[in-house]
Amino acid sequence: MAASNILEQPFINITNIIWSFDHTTNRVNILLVKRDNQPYNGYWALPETFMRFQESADEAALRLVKEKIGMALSGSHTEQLATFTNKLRTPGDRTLSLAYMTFLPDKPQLKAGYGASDARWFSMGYADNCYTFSDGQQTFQTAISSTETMFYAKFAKANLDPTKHLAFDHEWILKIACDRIRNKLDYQPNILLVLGAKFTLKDARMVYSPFLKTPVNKIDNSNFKKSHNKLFTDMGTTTENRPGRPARVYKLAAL
Amino acid sequence: MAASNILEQPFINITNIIWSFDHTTNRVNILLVKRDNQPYNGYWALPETFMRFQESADEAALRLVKEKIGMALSGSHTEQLATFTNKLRTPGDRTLSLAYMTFLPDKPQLKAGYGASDARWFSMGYADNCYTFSDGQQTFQTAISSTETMFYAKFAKANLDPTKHLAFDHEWILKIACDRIRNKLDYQPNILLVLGAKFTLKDARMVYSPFLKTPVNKIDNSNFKKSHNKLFTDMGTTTENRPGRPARVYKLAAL
DNA sequence: AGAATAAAAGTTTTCAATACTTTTATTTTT
DNA sequence: AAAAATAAAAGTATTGAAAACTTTTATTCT
Repeated sequence: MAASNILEQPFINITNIIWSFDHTTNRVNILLVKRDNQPYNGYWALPETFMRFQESADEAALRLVKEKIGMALSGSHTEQLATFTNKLRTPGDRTLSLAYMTFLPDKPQLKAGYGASDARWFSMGYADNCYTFSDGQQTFQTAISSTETMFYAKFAKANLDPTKHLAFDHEWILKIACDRIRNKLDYQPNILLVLGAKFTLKDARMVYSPFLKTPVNKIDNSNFKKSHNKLFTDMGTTTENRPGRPARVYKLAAL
Repeated sequence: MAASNILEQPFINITNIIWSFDHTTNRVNILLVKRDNQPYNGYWALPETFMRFQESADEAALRLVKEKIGMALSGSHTEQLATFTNKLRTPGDRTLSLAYMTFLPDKPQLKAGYGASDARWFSMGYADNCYTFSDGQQTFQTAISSTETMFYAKFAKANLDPTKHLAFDHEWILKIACDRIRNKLDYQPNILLVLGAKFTLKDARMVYSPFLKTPVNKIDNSNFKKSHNKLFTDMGTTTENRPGRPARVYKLAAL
């Protein structure tokens, strides 16, 4: 732990994928920021920050959320995704990214940015090979390569168009994030925290839909209920003032 | 990315959980080293190293293997586990651990240590609450706390006995590792790489046994075969010179 | 040759996932 | 106010995989 080791170490930053849900469009969203410094100046990217000595990585991830959204956020949940260390991931100095995911309830308004010229919510969709994220003007997508080696080999050679591609290896990070969420849908669907404290089965199916690459009405409500009754707790209330039979209201069961 | 940021960053090290299999005892093993520097001097620990600027984290993890085992290792496989960043995890300076797992075929002989006074294989067992690792003299176990917060709260207060506890938060890291392996047993059992290129169903069940906390003969061979026939490929050969009906030989199916 | 051993192979039972149908509770329209 | 439309709950039937258990086969040991 001698001081001479310090300079030999790579830089560390925290990347946070911030998820939310728009109740008017019924769409899952992520937050992207437009970079206004080098490298990848002018590119859209996942929010990032350098880690400070006194804070834990989780705290740094939450700091990113506060900078973009402002105010204390009750009901949000942050979890680790993975650490990205590939040598090809940054053009200059080596930088590791500790990636986190935060699930925000509902879809908070965004504040004026810090270190970014713009910040917007991008709503999630899906294609055959990947997931898509669009703000109405531009659409970005997750990496298509299936292995890390394949992704970085292509990535290192490419000269990316900033209107079509995210900065750094963020398309890869986003792919890993979506895959992780999809894998946990059956046993620990933390992504549902974007719905807030309570939700209906329809709400939950709206969130599942893009991850499963299936339209909501193809996800059978009855079967969905049966296969999730250990994970969801019936709150005893129902929705009101909506066409059709009132829907029961659920919350995530405590682990 | 100014130089002033460097000193504000925590230290990074690589921790590697190195798994192997002893074909004479039919037991899964991990490598532990006895530390001979501060902090935790004299404690048994998972192999660790500082990360060098030029290498990727995976390469650093492999360097640890080479230092302990020597020689090039064909058929070994390294994968990322998680990054440990809790503020309470190191007593002095903040140090992050990027944890990896390496699955070595069979059980290589150990070389004289680098930066450790001893290095030994510890064979895996299980108890009600945890997994155990013993070299015949001492037995260590994985953390019993079920959440990170609970673990570090206890850990920060405790004054650990070096004959009963591992250095740092390594009991927690080891718990996360065992849980991860158990969860992947049904769809990506990379842990079977400790058996080498080919194995029988009995071999595979011997590896599964401690993770499932079930004696081998309670894991039904017939059912085991059926539920793994997509994951295993029959190599067409059988074992020889052993009592009983010859066993078919399998390999891991390519993902 | 016969016993012991160990694994493959087969059979039955159970349970959960999936597909599909009916009923119920509300709003909207006439 | 009755009828239609809507949307969700609730129920039923089918399928398939996991688990429990039994039988058969191939080898070594005595």
